[in-house]
Amino acid sequence: MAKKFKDISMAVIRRLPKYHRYLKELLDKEVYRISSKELSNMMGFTASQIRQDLNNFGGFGQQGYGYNVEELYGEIKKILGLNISYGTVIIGSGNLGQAIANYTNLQKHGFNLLALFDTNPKLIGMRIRDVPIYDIDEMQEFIDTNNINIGIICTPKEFAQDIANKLVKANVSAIWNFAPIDLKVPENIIVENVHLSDSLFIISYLLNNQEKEQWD
Amino acid sequence: MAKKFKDISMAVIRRLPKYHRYLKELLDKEVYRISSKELSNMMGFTASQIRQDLNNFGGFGQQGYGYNVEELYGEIKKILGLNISYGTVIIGSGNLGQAIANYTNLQKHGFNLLALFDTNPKLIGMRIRDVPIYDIDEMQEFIDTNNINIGIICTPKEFAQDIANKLVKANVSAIWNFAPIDLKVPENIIVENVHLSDSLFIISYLLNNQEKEQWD
DNA sequence: TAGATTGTTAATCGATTAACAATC
DNA sequence: TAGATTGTTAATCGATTAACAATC
Repeated sequence: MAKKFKDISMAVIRRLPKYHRYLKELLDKEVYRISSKELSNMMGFTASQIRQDLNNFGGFGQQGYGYNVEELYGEIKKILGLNISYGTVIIGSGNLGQAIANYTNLQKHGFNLLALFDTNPKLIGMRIRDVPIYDIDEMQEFIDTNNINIGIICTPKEFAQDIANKLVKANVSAIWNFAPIDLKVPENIIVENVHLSDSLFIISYLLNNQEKEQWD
Repeated sequence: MAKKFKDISMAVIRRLPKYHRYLKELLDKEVYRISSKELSNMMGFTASQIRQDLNNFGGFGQQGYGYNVEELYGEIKKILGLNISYGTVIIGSGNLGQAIANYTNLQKHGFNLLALFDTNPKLIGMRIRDVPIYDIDEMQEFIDTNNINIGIICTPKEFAQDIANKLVKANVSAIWNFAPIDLKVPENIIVENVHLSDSLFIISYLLNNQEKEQWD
């Protein structure tokens, strides 16, 4: 059972993966000690914000010294739940589904991809990095019997809500949604959207309206 | 020359694509009139926020009536710069690059994909939906001579900063970055990141720490 | 010990929500 | 005209930044 941190704002939570990335980088460079000021210079957050953020989860630093990079990295990993393994499936095995299946770091970070699904007979039976593509009709039983926590939706948007309903019925806890719609699911289900066209449209906006805008 | 809206906060800008999506949907359903209250119910923003957001760009509504869906949709399109065409290239033609190249809606929204690039001789010479993959050594000249506005980086992270430097030198205005690093570019260059693993880690966090968290 | 830097409280800033007068 | 709903100002809420006492 992981410790539960309540009342942490999403603003803070969304910064955590960035801390994770930069601490990893420091560790790779064999930097073992860092102050909030130095991190601030690297990451572009204020030192104050960094100390506030980290103190939501515990006092990982030491006055007069700073933070031990190795320890802090380990803590962030734990906070992010990256020390745990998650059964994962991808629904929709077209270009995007395959691209994500091929993304090696999935496995490395504990996202254990066990199957892909599709309706296309040409794809069913194939394997992507040794992970099989099954007929989508087998999805619900597969999820039931294989302890799947996360469903990744890579289907065209027309099918996304239907797939989401089936994932919920099959007792998945979280959905990583790449379809350009907002899924309707019970509120205990975690949905994280990657709305690619939304992101692209921001570029388009800034290209036209930028006059020294700042963006994150 | 598009009108420049200054001092619009990124919080507002990032909501614009969602308005665009919902208005399109209404139009498809042949709904021609909508109030901020009804939009609020659909989209999950408060009616007050919707009116505030829209009034940053002009008074598109009418007291006692609401908003004309068709007109508002058109305005949002213009604000987002979706009535304009952008020369676009993809760097890195692996699974992800190909997935994005195959994403039909790119063209539909004015993102005119003219070339992909790669270092892999097996890929160079291929075509994805009729768009050729060239040797990456030809990138800078191609961008120079073809009026390219946007570079999409789909390379492994080791090469991303180098590619970004070259894109900047070749006078691209914006970078859509899928590599899991924060690019260092001059401040007049627009960078929009899609950090997939950051997004996935949020799921992992919520799976472990969720006790009725709210997320967007 | 003196210097450095955290943890934490207080102040500020910005974004969201509420309220209501204007007006279609 | 009466009813509805916007545009906009004011109030509230939350997140970021500043400041500093605690302490390594």
